[in-house]
Amino acid sequence: MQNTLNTDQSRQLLKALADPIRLDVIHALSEGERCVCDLTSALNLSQSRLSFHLRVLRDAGLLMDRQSGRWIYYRLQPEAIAALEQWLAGLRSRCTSTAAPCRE
Amino acid sequence: MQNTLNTDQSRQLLKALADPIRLDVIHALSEGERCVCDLTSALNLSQSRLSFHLRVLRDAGLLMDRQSGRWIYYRLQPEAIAALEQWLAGLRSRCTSTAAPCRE
DNA sequence: TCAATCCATCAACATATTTTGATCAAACCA
DNA sequence: TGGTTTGATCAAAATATGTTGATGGATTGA
Repeated sequence: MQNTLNTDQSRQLLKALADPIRLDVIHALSEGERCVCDLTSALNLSQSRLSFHLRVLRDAGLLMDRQSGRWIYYRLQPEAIAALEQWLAGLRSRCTSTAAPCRE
Repeated sequence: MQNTLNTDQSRQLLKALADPIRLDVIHALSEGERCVCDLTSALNLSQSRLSFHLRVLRDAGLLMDRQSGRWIYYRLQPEAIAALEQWLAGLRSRCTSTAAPCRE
């Protein structure tokens, strides 16, 4: 995930983060990487349901995965969050100008 | 919009921002407040369609409105974006800890 | 008062996203 | 080899979100 996001990447990140289950996944990974079966029981989700959300998060750039034997380990990419913060800061900086009434 | 968002408020903001039309609205308001009819023609949207998105943005705390005669003027609340940035920074700070393999 | 303008809201429809249960491939072990 | 485990993917169903066109209240000016 590079440092300057385009609008599509940002929207994808925003959408990925705007979901309670996916935030749960992020919290569950905050201590470090975990395999899918571990997350399944930790979050009490069906396998395919979790798999769906993991994909959304990975596609957005928030997670990385790695295979080891039969297991797939997912871990966070906090840089993606940092990049989104920067994008928001840019959006905000362009939005702070003085308000001028349009016409009355 | 207070400075520390709870999870629901943050999700609402994320969802509100994850839409191209709503980002267009934000950009259209970046120079200052505008009335709905002005936005309608500037963004080339039907009145009810724009009204729907304005509501989503307002409910999330990103916009304020004010009435003046027949017109309703909308303006940005950049503090809402700032608050979201802070919330993301908090999320990220809790997520940067060292990864520990779960088991192999 | 009457007609016109502005804009929110509503119901019906359209589209997008999520969930479920099933299937499949890969890796592993007996 | 054959059976088991892990996890991705798929189609169908369920749910959520967005769009459209119509209606109605508020404000204004004639």
